[in-house]
Amino acid sequence: MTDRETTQADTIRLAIESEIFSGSLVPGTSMEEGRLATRFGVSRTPVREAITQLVQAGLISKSAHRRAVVSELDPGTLLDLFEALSELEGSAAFLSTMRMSPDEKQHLMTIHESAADNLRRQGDPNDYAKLGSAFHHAIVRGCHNKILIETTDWMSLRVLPYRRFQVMTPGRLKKNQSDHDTIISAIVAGDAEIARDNIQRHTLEQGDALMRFIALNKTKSVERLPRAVNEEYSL
Amino acid sequence: MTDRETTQADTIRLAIESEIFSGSLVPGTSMEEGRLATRFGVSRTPVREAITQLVQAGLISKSAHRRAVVSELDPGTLLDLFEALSELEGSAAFLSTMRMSPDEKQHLMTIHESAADNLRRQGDPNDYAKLGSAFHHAIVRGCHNKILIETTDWMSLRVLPYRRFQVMTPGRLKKNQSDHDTIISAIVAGDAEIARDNIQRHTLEQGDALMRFIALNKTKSVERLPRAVNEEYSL
DNA sequence: GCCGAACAAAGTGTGTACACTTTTTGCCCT
DNA sequence: AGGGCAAAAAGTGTACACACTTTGTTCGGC
Repeated sequence: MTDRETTQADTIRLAIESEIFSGSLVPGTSMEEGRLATRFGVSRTPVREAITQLVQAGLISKSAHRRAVVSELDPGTLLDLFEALSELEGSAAFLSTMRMSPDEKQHLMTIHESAADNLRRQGDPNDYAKLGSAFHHAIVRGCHNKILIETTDWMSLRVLPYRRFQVMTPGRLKKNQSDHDTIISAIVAGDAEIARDNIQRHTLEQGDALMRFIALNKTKSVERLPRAVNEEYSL
Repeated sequence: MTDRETTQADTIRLAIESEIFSGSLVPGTSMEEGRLATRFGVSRTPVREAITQLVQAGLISKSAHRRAVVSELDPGTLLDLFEALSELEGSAAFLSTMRMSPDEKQHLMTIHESAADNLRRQGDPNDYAKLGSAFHHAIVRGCHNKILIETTDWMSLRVLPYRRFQVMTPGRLKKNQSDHDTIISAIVAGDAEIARDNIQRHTLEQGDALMRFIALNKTKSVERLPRAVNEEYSL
């Protein structure tokens, strides 16, 4: 049953990744190799390897002889990240408008309509969020450029740990849906420039909203939280 | 003399990196941990760590239980890379047009004029290439977006091992310079859209030319290719 | 009581050993 | 000869040991 293709380091990397995305590992948390090792029931070697990989992926940072720390993005960098992401998604949308196959366009529309439906019957906001991210992803994939897709995914990944702060007010949901409406019409109409501009602005606004929300809550809770909670990652 | 900040893994990573960029390590070469270890006079542990890092950087590829291989970009991926890079540089130029300080613009112009001068007096093509890359870099840095800069640099890096094939004919040099002319005028004039479109097309064309050249020479033995204008790219 | 220096504890970086996987070698069979 | 097939060799993944660095603690001076 041992998978010869999947090394333990991979398993552990995935596990840590998922803990970061799920929010159990809050940015700023420091991790110690030994504990992770015993927790996962392996030696420190594969743990170290997993950490190295995650460092390069940007999800955790580390310097020589210091503990690894779940990457913490200061507001400036977070803004840069969203700006870059919005540009990339813009480029992807531009290319996608001209390159998506009818099937891909159909798929995109299906996603969009499921989202609209979810909104109409006030379905699960989590489902809506999932559809939203599928929408973006479908557009990006449509550009048929591996590098662009990879890079966009990578940036989305780095933002992901912060997405969980996102508030989903009915107003925001509606705005989101109408944004998507505009984008998809542009793609269907074959107007690449419009598609680019709209998804670009849309993503940038999303980031803006998220940052504003984080900034608001920062002063209230997170910063004043007892340091013990954030500082050590104990089992 | 031992540097407490620089770990052996780092040293080795840098060494391998530089060998890849300098061309001593041709894409496709497979590397074996043990040999590298004895060559660098260390154990396999730091070598493995260096390799892991380079894998994440995209310069080396590796799968479980198989030897590490210097990444080889198939033509499709190389094209994707240039397309993505051109989009990113376009975005950067767009932002730079609005964000560069007078000092930065001045610096950019200085570079551009040095290049023009080099061209007029038929100076060293290596110097010209260096100025060209400085030109691009100055524009990208001008966007003041850390992530965008990092990502662009990363992509340029991945293309670097292939730049050594670039031929610098007088005609190409002249075209290059006039492209840069157009770009810089747009930036100075504050026309962000024009700046974006022009640098985007410019970089894409560069990539195209490079790929055409590689395709032509593919039939011949790759290792036998002239060690062209590439010293400047060593790190 | 507070600060800083010496010491102790904990943690990271690297060498080495060994199990398991892949690759190569060499043999047999046709 | 040439194409499998098995055993040997080579190579990778992981555990573990130990040196050196960082972090935490204690204790004496002010």
